[in-house]
Amino acid sequence: MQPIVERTYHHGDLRAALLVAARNIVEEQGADAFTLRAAARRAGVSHGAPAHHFGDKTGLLTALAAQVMLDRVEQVEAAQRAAGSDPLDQLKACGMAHIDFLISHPHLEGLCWRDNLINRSDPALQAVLQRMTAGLIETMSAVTGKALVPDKEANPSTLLAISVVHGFGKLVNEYVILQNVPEHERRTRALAKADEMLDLVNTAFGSARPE
Amino acid sequence: MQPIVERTYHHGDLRAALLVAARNIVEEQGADAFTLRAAARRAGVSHGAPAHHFGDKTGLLTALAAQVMLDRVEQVEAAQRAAGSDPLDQLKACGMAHIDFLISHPHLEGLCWRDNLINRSDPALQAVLQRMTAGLIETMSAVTGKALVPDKEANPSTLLAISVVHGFGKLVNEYVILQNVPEHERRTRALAKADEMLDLVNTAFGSARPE
DNA sequence: CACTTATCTAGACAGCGTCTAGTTAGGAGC
DNA sequence: GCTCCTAACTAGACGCTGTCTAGATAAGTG
Repeated sequence: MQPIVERTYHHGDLRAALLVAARNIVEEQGADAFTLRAAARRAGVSHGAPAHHFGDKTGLLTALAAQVMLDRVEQVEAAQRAAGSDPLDQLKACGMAHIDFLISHPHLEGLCWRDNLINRSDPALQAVLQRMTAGLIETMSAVTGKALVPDKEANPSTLLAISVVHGFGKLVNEYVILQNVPEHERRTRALAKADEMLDLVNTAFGSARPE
Repeated sequence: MQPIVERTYHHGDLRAALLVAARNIVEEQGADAFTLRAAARRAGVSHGAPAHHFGDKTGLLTALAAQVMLDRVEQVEAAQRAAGSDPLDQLKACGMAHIDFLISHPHLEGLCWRDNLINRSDPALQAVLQRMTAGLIETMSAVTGKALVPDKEANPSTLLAISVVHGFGKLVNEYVILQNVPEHERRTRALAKADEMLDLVNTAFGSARPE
């Protein structure tokens, strides 16, 4: 954990270094195990240094959460582009991409909903969330054949879609399901289960489809 | 927060008093805000007293989590008994009861899946979880018309059912949905949304039903 | 070169969980 | 009623935490 290169009094890019340190700590040990002082130690600076760049612990973790959510939305959008033109195929591709991200980064994902650790009303975070919501509404509009509006209350189909994805991710990450599966097999097994499950969900959407 | 009655050196029922204190703190301020010392203060004892009854912080919160899960499973079972004989009706009643409990006690529910705060392998906790699983398997067997086995890997229908319920509860409790609804209306609005959503899920199960 | 300003250090503080030594009192055996 | 054992509880200490300060350092600007 010692800094590799000799450090001058001024670090040079401490902000980025602290974000990397924080990401590693959270990824390895979970959001609860994260401490500002440990992050500072990893970056090779004193325990008070992070305050200048992030204000406080919440500030640093909020910046990390925004990074994570951006990674997530980009992966999901890429998966959707790679899917065919059929709305149900696209919806499933999105769902699988979300689930893959969630179970591949359990601790980072967990951080993003912890009101005690991050500032959910942070502009950068809000922007990413809105981008994710907009994409979902667009996809669901194609699936249901209705022009859904983001502002209006979510319709049952949309709620079902996000509940299934969010819930399945949590169940895997909280070890409610697949507890006894060896760690190196868990992702594959979980994705296989998710695949079956999302097909079942699509039957509910498909039967209600316009055409 | 001062003890109401004069206290003798020996409390008399400190174990129960600490569990009540812990429940109140977690319910009001969330699991992260809980401290052993605050619980001890509420019970009117010194900060070291809880150790004698629960060992450490994890021990106390684990005992609380077991209480909470027991409350939950009893409420769900009662709702299922009150439902009719139709398997799909029973399944929906279970789902609604779970969701009602989750959104009515957001912080207590959150505690039950926090590996850093509780000991998930605690026997009392395991027993309640197994009771919940057994009930679910039984209900789903009636719905799908197949004799499902608890030990075997969960089938898509069961995974869908628990993912939807678990996920919807988290989305409400994490304020991902219904953010702007006044607090006193949230439960009613959430239950209305859940009702629609579970009907949609039941169409997926219903179309795959044997008869 | 002088001066401003961003960056970082180091020490302090209260609160935390846990440990340990010591104090109190309830209850069993006589 | 007395003794003794032991469960229950107190009080102080330790290292850790996040945050707050005052001060040291160096980079940049005119």
